[in-house]
Amino acid sequence: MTSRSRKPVGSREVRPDRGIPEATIARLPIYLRALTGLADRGVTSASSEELAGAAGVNSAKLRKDLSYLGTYGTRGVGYEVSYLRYQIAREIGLTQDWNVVIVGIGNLGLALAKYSGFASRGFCVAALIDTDPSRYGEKVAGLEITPLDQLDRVVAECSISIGVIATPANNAQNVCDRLVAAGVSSILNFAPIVLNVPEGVDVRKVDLSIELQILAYHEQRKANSVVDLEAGAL
Amino acid sequence: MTSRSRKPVGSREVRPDRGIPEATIARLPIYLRALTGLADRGVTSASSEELAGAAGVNSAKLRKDLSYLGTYGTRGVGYEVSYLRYQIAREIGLTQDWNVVIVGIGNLGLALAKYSGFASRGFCVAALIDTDPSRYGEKVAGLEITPLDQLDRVVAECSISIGVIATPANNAQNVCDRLVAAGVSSILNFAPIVLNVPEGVDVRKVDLSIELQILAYHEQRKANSVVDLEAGAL
DNA sequence: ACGATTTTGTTAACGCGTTCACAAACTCCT
DNA sequence: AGGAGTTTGTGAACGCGTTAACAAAATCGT
Ligand SMILES: NC(=O)c1ccc[n+]([C@@H]2O[C@H](COP(=O)([O-])OP(=O)(O)OC[C@H]3O[C@@H](n4cnc5c(N)ncnc54)[C@H](O)[C@@H]3O)[C@@H](O)[C@H]2O)c1
Ligand SMILES: NC(=O)c1ccc[n+]([C@@H]2O[C@H](COP(=O)([O-])OP(=O)(O)OC[C@H]3O[C@@H](n4cnc5c(N)ncnc54)[C@H](O)[C@@H]3O)[C@@H](O)[C@H]2O)c1
Repeated sequence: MTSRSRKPVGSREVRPDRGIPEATIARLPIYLRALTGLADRGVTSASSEELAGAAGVNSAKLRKDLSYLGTYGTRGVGYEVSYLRYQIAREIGLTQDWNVVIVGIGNLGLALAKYSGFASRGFCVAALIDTDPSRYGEKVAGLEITPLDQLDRVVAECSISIGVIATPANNAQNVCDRLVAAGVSSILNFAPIVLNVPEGVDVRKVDLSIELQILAYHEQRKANSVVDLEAGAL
Repeated sequence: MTSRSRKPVGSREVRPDRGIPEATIARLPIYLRALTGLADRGVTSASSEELAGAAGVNSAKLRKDLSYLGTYGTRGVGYEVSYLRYQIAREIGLTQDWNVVIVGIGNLGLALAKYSGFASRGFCVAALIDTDPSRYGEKVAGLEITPLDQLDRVVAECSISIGVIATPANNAQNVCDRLVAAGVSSILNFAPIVLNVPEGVDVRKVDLSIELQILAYHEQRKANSVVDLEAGAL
């Protein structure tokens, strides 16, 4: 598998790294998970077809995606699970752990804080922030809830680069501004608003109402097409 | 072959409704939210530029998106907020309320069950399902937690067409199968696995670890480019 | 040693989504 | 009424992502 055609690692040549499409990036974590699943079941090698099946995509897309990273497979054989897994993890940046701060420890923030699944995927919840004085000092999953005005200190001390916003929508922009001011440059936003951030800061939003509304649209169409069929049958 | 050739039209393709691109569908809820925000602030009319600003997209895209629904604006004037809002809501299927069942009332399921924001966006959490006998009958937000084996009855009685899966990953496919068997045809999945569903069933997944990993990738690239710059400056 | 078989890596075609740019349609002012 | 100004709706160009298809490279059997 590790034939002689390695990579010109270290050399500052035409960076193969430069142009990984965003759509591919978004699928790499899925491949990573599929590979982890295979590894857990003792599988050591897999073809693009098998991997694609486990990831829920077609094999042409999977191969194309992997080709942006390098040539980590062996023709006629497939991919070595653990090797490919490492390469993808490295590409995503999961050879290090990332520290995360959660701001807003209400219903949702609490669930996130208690969730054990982040740690195994390279993320460490390092701080919990709220503005409700009655909650200061309360311990959740071994971490104390800390006042918002200590955000700067906490972000610096824990080397936090990722922030999660789980406050009500009306505070979210303010919280976002403070996160950015504290040095956070990646934000995962659960509040249902459009955040404004300066250049260089990445925002991803998770909006559950939107997901439900998209489902509702298709649900309605399904219902209508049934009506159409019945009407057409008359 | 693009030129004037409209569509393969085929049988009876008169419906303007038929061909709304998926990407547009995914943005309609954002426009809806922006319109609601404007309406709340007493704004009765808005240009595509204003609306686009509130929605975080550019105005050309917004106009194109709206053009798939119909011609609801007035040239030289803009869009009437309440009228457009109604038209979008109708298109998405929000003139009716949709009943939702949440399966798996743990950390996350609990947060979802308690969330008050769904009701105002056309969704009614109508049932809570778990398999932990010690939780049966427990009330959350006015609803009793119900055993999984009553899923069929509950789905039928409450006319539920949307299911939310918030169980551990190892049970999620089983839960999914049971939801489908019970008649649910739209599923929002929080478990980190790829669900297999029959034709006609829509699945959307919300995967927080993936979101964080995408952020981590960009974070790493930002860090690397700083290193590159410093190295280049020598 | 070599042809048959498998499966990757990649090129080229295709399709979808975004953006540009402008005629058409409206309001307002004189 | 008519001209100036505004803003929509949309055709066309463009770019990105997906898919199909196949040559290249590996293994296997004889
Ligand atoms: N709970 C859900 O399932 C759910 C679903 C979809 C979206 N959301 C969104 O997620 C966000 C949180 O929802 P929730 O149900 O957890 O709300 P919540 O009201 O239960 O919790 C909000 C928490 O944020 C804290 N807070 C308020 N202002 C703050 C500030 N400026 N800085 C730090 N903390 C602050 C509050 O003290 C509270 O603890 C909301 O924007 C909501 O719309 C939640
Ligand atoms: N909590 C989070 O913030 C978070 C974040 C990302 C992903 N997730 C995913 O969401 C899912 C739920 O996470 P959680 O933290 O709430 O887990 P949890 O363990 O707190 O809750 C799971 C609940 O599901 C119930 N359950 C188990 N099997 C069931 C079945 N067959 N039918 C019905 N109910 C069943 C359990 O009794 C429990 O109440 C998991 O798949 C997790 O990976 C959670």
